Amino acid sequence: MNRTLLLNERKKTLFVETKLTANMDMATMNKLMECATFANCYPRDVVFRQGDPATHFYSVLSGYVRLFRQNSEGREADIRVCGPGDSFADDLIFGGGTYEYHAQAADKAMLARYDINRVRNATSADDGMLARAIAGSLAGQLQETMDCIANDRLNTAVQRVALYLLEQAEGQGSPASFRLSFQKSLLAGKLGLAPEALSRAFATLKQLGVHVHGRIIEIEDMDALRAL
Amino acid sequence: MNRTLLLNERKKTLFVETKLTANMDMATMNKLMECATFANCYPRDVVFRQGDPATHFYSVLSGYVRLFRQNSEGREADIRVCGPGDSFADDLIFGGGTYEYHAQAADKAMLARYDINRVRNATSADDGMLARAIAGSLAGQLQETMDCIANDRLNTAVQRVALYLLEQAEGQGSPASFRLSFQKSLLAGKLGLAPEALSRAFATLKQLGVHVHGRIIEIEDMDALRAL
DNA sequence: TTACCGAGTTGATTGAAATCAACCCCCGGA
DNA sequence: TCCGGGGGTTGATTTCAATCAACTCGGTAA
Repeated sequence: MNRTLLLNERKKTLFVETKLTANMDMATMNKLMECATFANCYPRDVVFRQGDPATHFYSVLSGYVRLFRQNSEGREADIRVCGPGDSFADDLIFGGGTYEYHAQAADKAMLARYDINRVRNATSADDGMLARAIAGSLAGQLQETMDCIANDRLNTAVQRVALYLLEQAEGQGSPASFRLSFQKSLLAGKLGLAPEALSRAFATLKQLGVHVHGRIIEIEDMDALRAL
Repeated sequence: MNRTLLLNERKKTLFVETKLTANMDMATMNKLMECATFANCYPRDVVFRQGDPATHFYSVLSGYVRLFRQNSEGREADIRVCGPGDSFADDLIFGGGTYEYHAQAADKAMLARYDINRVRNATSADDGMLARAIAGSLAGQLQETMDCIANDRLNTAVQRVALYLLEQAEGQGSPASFRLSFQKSLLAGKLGLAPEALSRAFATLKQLGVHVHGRIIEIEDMDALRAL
């Protein structure tokens, strides 16, 4: 993992487009930027490990990061996949302590890396804008995470996959087509499935007019998926 | 659901002991209290319905509230069980919109009921303490919710039940004993299980020295549970 | 006392997804 | 050209928990 302070235009743009900074004024954004460095990750790079003392939180500028927990026998379960604009470990800005999960780059990724202590201090000194931005980000993550629980508990594998495809094809009419933004094995983890189960779900969906060629997905009839 | 503005000593004490208000100074707490009314609920009372426009969020002062989502066929999945000190729907203070799940009293319960708009305005006017308190509360909920996903995906029914019992017996040596704080059917939902599955998990744990009499639990050997 | 009701348990069966294992396909390097 | 490996698929089997149905138990109202 290669760190740098250099702040070029591309980085600045991506930084501004982050969910955390989306509704921030310039002054607040500058305060936050002063707590940040940047990191480039290569696929499978470890960002931090479950149990490490929590020193930084992150925003994804490009690429994908996988958050997962490991049990005592080494089995892994994905908790979240973070893409461009997402932040993670920001739930530790207040509580602190240690990371409760592993974070691993799932692709070539660029990250903004914030010093937790400095951000916490900045938040105390600030007029509230920074704290509101953090609260807003956490609220969004909480909603997504609760959705995930409900989805896991309420829907079968095929239904979860169909729902994911519908979300990805958001705004397109039938027929729709798009490219998966990451590997199928990662998607399986995100949906709480073994890779084989994802593969079988795609096989089932083929009968409903979903065609998969590598990462390219074609959906003949969106309503057929919605009906699941 | 019976609402009142009357603020007696007991209510005030419970209000102060809420996770949301735990680290607040008096001035901030008063600001927040001005946005609050109180509600008494009887078992099965509906606090709000999935899809309703979001006007209030809540803190549980006493009793329990069940948050759950319903799919189109009417099947239900519990997302969270909130007990004394917990708050819910506070993820809507910023985003707003509509409630994404049902909230139902699972017991006789007393709730503090906050006007979302007024709290949001108070948060903007404030020096940041209020926003930090909200962010802290959301961070805690996010951690719990991520724990729940990892737990669901990583552990079997018996393991989840054992883990819950260990958490409840926190701090006790072997043998430990305590009373479940709510009905078994609600516990089953919280753990993502059908009531029958919880019952069977208890039957399995009996062999490891867990004795269940109604809501009373006795654990002969805590380490035997930890070893699962 | 009896009848009943809700909560929980137990048994039988089904169903969904994990696991284990073999295989395929594509690509890149020697 | 061949070899090797990563990612993905397919098949066979097992495991876990949901579902459906019957039954128990304890409390309460008639």
